[in-house]
Amino acid sequence: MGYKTKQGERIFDLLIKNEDRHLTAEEICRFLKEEGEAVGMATVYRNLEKLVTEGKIRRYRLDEGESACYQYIGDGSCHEHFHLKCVECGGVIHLECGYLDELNSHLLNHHDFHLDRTKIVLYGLCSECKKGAEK
Amino acid sequence: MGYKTKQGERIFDLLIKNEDRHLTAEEICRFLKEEGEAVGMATVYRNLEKLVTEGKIRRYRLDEGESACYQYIGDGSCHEHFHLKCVECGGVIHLECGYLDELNSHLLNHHDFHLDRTKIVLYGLCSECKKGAEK
DNA sequence: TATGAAAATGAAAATCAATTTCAAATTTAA
DNA sequence: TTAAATTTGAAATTGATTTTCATTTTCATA
Repeated sequence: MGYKTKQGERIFDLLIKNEDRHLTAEEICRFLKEEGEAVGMATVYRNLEKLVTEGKIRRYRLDEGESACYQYIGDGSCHEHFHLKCVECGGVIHLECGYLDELNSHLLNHHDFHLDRTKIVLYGLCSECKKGAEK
Repeated sequence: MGYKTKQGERIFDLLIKNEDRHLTAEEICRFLKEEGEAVGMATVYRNLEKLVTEGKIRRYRLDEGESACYQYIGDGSCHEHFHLKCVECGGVIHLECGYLDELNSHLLNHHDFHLDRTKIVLYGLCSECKKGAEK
């Protein structure tokens, strides 16, 4: 790896183009093929790994057994982004919420832990499913 | 499944006995075999699944690609338990911290989301690795 | 204290995401 | 150029988990 390759650029471009979504490796592979720019699975995974390491994209897993998701981070400053996943309906809520700062401060001040804000996934019940559960 | 079975009880007992640790399915299988009470892998997984569903144990995955961990929850009241995983050294900090209440309140009041406190894993850098990274 | 239906077991096979292998293709540097 | 280094991708491999299915166990009731 190292500099830039045709395949690496296609993958990164696709992620930028889909900044507002998260894609799995399989989707990336499929989308590129549909665009007539097929890139092999192994190469997709290798490049995603590299982009994650470089901090250009985030990777997170929304649930056990599901494939990892990848998303472009952008300039970062405006992406206080984390995920709430409903264990009932499977829905994912994408949150941009300043409360992350408080959580971050608490962990830093009380537990000397430097939170990586890019891969937070919290599980629970969304309001709909909570209502349903109460019958 | 349904009531209680020899195998199911052995698995649950082992988890209770190891309340202060987290075990993988493979470890559970191995430990039971060492005790001369071998239980098949498939049965271990099936019973773990059942116990998780019943809310008697928690399951969480501490890192991509690693096996899931299982731990007895106990009476729950004293287990405000969550995990900080250092992405650098791989260390896991088990926290019993009342701050969880605040996080919970925030999510409830501002995002109408009912947090499941049993499977929180946050990623970041422990103080040691942070120091190291600053060189 | 049978008997049979329903549930549970476990070895082996299947699944599925992700990684590795390796020969071929491409890129880089001298 | 030309050789060395890097990257690619099809195919094989890995490793956790799930499924299959023939067999065993449990349990209600005859």
